[in-house]
Amino acid sequence: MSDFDPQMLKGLLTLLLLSLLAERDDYGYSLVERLRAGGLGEVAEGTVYPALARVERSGYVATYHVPSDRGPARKYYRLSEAGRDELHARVDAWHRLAHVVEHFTKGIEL
Amino acid sequence: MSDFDPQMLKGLLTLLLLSLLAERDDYGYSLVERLRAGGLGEVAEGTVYPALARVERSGYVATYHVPSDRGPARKYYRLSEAGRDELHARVDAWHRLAHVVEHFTKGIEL
DNA sequence: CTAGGTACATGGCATCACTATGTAGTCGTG
DNA sequence: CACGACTACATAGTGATGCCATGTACCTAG
Repeated sequence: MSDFDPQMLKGLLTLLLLSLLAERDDYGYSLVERLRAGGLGEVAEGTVYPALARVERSGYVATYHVPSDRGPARKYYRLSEAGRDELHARVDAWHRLAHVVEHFTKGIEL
Repeated sequence: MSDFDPQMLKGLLTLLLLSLLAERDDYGYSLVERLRAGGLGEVAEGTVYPALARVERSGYVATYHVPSDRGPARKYYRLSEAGRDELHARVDAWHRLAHVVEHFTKGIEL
């Protein structure tokens, strides 16, 4: 249903992943499903896995493996202190950006 | 002051430019100043001019030149019908996206 | 004549989402 | 047992777009 301009999503995916991980530890495949259920269109796995690799390289998450009885082992991600800081910074940046966009777009629908 | 993650801006610049042009016809250099005054950080001219070239190629604007007594001739942009439609579509997409992000970020404890 | 503001434009770079593809474990059904 | 479907992770190549640096040119002030 709701399918967005891919360019509008840039940078936001990291914010959304960190938000989901702030709620609870989770693994990639499950995060994809949560993103889709949350109203983000057809998020591809090929988008999410590299994004998770980036946040891991940045030190925003730690990882651990848990075997599954429904398939291969799951790679869980846990938000680190640095990740929590980054999340708050990005939420703040998002709100500031949203206000700016609101400022520019208010009053156009006359 | 407010400097944003360049990635978060992706795709939004077109929306902001169309919004400004919905208010009134304007030229590139002036649009850069209006964006800066509106709270968007240090937007580079090298970002805005290619963006304007894109919206022109897409048929969202028509252009005309007006001589200036303070410098070279100004290239004015006027929103077309297609541009107005595109603007409304992008504003709508933005609101839907903002709603989704809000959904994912609400409930983040401090 | 030089400096600085005005005004437009381009080229190379980096980031990041998308598509397509590959690997592999588990389960239900024929 | 073979097969397809679902689960689960990962990478390579491509494209869109914002950023920086740079170039051109006009005008006014000192």
